[in-house]
Amino acid sequence: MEQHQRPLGRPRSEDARLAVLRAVDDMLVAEGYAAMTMKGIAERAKVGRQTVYRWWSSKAEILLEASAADAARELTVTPGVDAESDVTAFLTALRDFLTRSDAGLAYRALLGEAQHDDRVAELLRGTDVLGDAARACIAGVRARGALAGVPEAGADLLVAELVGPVLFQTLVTGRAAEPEELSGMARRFLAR
Amino acid sequence: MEQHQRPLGRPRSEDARLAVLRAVDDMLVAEGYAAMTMKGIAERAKVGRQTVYRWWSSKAEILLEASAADAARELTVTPGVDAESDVTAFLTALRDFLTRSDAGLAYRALLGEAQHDDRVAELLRGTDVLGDAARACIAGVRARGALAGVPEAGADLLVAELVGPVLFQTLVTGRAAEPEELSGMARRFLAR
Amino acid sequence: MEQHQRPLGRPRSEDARLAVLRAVDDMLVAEGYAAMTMKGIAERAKVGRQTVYRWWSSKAEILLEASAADAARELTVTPGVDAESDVTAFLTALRDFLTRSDAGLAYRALLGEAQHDDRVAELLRGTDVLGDAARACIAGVRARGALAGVPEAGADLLVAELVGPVLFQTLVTGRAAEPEELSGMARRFLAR
Amino acid sequence: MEQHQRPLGRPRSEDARLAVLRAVDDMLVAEGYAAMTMKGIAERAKVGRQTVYRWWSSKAEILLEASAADAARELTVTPGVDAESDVTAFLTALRDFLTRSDAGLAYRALLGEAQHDDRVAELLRGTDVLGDAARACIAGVRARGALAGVPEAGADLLVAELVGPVLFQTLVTGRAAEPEELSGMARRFLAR
DNA sequence: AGCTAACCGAGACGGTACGTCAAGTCTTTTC
DNA sequence: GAAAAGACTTGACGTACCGTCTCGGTTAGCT
Repeated sequence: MEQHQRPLGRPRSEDARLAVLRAVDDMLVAEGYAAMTMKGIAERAKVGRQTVYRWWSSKAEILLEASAADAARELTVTPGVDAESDVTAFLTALRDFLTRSDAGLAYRALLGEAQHDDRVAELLRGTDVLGDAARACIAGVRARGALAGVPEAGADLLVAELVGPVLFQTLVTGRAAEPEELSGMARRFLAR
Repeated sequence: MEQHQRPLGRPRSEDARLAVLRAVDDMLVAEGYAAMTMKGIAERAKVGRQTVYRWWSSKAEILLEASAADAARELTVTPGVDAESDVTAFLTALRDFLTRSDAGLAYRALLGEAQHDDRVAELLRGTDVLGDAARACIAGVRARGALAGVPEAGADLLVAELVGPVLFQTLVTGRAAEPEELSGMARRFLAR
Repeated sequence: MEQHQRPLGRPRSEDARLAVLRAVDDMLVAEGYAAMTMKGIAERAKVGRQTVYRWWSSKAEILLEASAADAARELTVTPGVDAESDVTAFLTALRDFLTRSDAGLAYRALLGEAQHDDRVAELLRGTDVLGDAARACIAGVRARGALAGVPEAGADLLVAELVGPVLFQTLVTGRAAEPEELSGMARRFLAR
Repeated sequence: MEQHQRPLGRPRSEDARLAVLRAVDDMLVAEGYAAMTMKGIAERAKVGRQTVYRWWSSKAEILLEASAADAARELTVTPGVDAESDVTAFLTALRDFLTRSDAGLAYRALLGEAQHDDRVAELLRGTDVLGDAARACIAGVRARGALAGVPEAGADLLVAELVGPVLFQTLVTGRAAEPEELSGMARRFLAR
């Protein structure tokens, strides 16, 4: 007996989907988030307007889908010689992500939008890119024996103290941290 | 001979100015930043649309003028018994500002807008509410003898490490920090 | 050698055809001509959209097929006692058709559409419901000896003078003629 | 005490109004009623879309305003030698209006639309171009002593019998009446 | 007292994006 | 190969806000 794997009707066009994601990526870099419009995305992707609305309900949703994978990849660091170098590597990746990467630009735009649109805030909460990456980093250094005296319970607090300073520098002062600042943060983070 | 202190013509109406600022304050709380429009502000303030555009070039500018004073006031803490309690008090004020205050809601909206609008970013950089308040707090505890071994040069880094964690919690996780978390942050901040 | 009387493949579904015609009839009465759409017809008939397009090229065409038979039947009058009563009966049937009948509603919609769509005008000219019925009526009274002095040549003019007044009342003033008005028209028509 | 003759705010632009009316006139002849859209009108008139919607709620409304004056003028006939020539002149004007004039094209489009849009029907009823002109013609011949035996009460019926035949020829058969047909109609109309 | 300048409110102006809807076509599976 | 399902492109719909302009009218300092 055969299984009905496919639903009835014409299947969703992968071409259209990719064209939209690519268009959003391009437009964000080329024109900025504010200048991006649903209409413009559809036109740039050479896709019907309805097709965009059928699959995504806002430009934030498209942008998240377009950048989430890149973001996660860019924030994954391969273990190095010791815990401190691992944390420093993570903070460096975080700085680069937030200040230089296209995916990071998208993330900042989304985080910004989340501050005055609850739907975007909720959307962003569902895919906690920064938190997940930070937790992975912390788990890594714990596996090396670092942070031995720190209870598992306050994980969220740890994440905040690890990520917060670099985030502040990016969002508020717009300045990229220097390498020695990052290694200092890493050292103090592990010395708690 | 008398000086022309006043420009020619009808002077600016203080009534109109206050009506606009009040309208913006009200609307931010009542309807949110995204739903606020220049047209709506003018109508709510019972003021001509041109009058708004004459004095402010964007809703961000109005919002900044409407909330900057409140923000600075809410982030000023009176010295307590020791350095740690001062820092804890500052962090508590910061948390309340960001999560509970109307002025803080305005600040978050502006910080959000700054992520995808360079003009707002520049505007916000001109009045570094959070940084100024943090620097004042740090100067206070330095006057008490704390942070003795830390050079003045890295002031920006100090500010980032002081403010960053609470900022991360607010912007990214949307969670208000617990008192014990705040005192822990203060203790570790002074222990560097 | 075998004869293929039937074309290859799945035969046209009579069910689908009737479902569409019925749907159009229902929708015209329920929602009006303007609110009727090809999409809506297909959905109401529970028929694929392409199936509708395969067999009819416009909603006017469907409507004509759905109402032509009814229209012709409603405008056929059985002979009565004399010529004048026949003409009066025809005018009464015409009035009822135009102002009360569903088929008449369809005819008015089509006639309206024909005023700003040449394709519909042509379509309608191919099936001159009103003219045919009027000609039949005139032939009937001629068989009775009436209109003896009127040449056959001006048949179109006769039709216009017979049908025109009631048509004007319906289309322009939207008022249904009174019985005494109709018999007056019939009397004057035969008195020429 | 001063009178406020003008309403507050910027006054309506007569240029914009005329540009829209002219655009509608042009488009009707050039492209036909069905192809006319609110968007197209605004673009052709080089006027904002909102400006069109601010003053008219449908293309029917614009078209009526654009053609009503022309229509009334074209249907006004100057008295001639006798009643019959007056009626013939009116019927000739009516035929020309319905089959040749731009204003008549507009009227036919509106009358058509009225058959499947009640709002247009009501609109058209408010300005009964054909009826008014016919009543004027009838009043004229009455002043000459014609139609002496016909009571004033059935004025609507008279109008229907006068206008109906030509209307039928135009709307249904799409044929323009011959001069001898028109004079025949006039003769029979007065012979009642 | 009159003049000039810049303000005030109201609201129309040309634009443009919004999100929805229908048109007509195309692609896939099912009958 | 027709039928049904449903995604596709196109483009009009009516609404809202954008920033500008054009009114009548007001409020000051300066002749």
